[in-house]
Amino acid sequence: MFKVNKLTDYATVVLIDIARTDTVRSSQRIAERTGIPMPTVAKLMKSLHRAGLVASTRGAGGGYSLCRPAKDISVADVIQAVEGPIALTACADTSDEECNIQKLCPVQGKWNRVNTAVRSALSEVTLADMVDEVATFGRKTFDAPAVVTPAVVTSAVVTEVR
Amino acid sequence: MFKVNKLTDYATVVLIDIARTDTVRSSQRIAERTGIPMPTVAKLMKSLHRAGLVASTRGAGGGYSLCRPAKDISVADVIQAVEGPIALTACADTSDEECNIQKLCPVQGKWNRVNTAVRSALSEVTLADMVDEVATFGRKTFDAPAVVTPAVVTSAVVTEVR
DNA sequence: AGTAAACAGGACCCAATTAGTCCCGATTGG
DNA sequence: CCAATCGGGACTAATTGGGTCCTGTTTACT
Repeated sequence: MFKVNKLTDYATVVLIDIARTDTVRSSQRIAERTGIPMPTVAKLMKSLHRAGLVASTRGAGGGYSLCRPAKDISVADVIQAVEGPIALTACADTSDEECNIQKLCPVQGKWNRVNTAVRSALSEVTLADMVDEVATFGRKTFDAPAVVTPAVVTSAVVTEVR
Repeated sequence: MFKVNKLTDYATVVLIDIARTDTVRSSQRIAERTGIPMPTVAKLMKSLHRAGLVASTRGAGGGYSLCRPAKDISVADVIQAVEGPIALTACADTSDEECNIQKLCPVQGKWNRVNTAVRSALSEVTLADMVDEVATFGRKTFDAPAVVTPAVVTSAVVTEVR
């Protein structure tokens, strides 16, 4: 199966949730809202922060917020933040790995075209697009916070009820 | 790192090699030509056969050959043959996995757009394109068969010397 | 027929990657 | 000062993927 990390999936969930109500919120809060385990959220947010997608405020009352408007954050950005450079094979141009037989590898360079195509495809969809879809998806309200076990969560944002 | 399997990389190498001289060849022979370990080649070819990318002939003198012209085999085909359906997240439409919270997952369906974009990007490059590039790459000849350890091979086709 | 070459399918193991947890130090607001 | 919160990184557990092997079937050739 050709797929993104589970963490990347989580990342979109978190970011979309933040984008919907643009306020500062703590990892703790994010964990509660999304159902993703708190330590995992913390780890995730560090990656997103290092990649410059979210801004962080330390200390009591601190937390995270989007660094740029949602329309300026693409799926490619998110993937790169969590998984590193998008390079379909080890010997592609943006890869930091090194192909040991580069001099004699006839396929070398050919994947770059594919990489570029994929990268641009992933750059075309932004968080804003996803937020839009979410907004029109038909919001649901729950009596109790919908608690889902981590293993089960794939892309869940628990709609705010408080 | 967002990347394809090593097996998928191998697959392109093998298929490109077959495409270059369109004749039937055994797993054994393919292994020799590419430097990929024989058992791995065997496994790989089974996948490619099951996916309908190569035709197989059993018995002595048997082997594999392309099922369709190289220009009709895309990178997407190869990836799908080796890794299964291209579905970036578990809950995407072509996925056989099931998203347990589909009813309340607001992101659901949104990745499909991304999936489609990626899929079409991957469909645009065919084996024929890659073969062309290989042909003009500047063929090299070696005195001895270039033996590369499996761990090192990323995308190698050993140019025929016999 | 008999034998050897080759594919088909699947079980299995080991290594590599990824997911997830935890700890400790730094920062900041009350 | 204390509590809340981020930052970095070490560590463990779980999952996946790469690779091997075995057993059966098909086919060519003698």
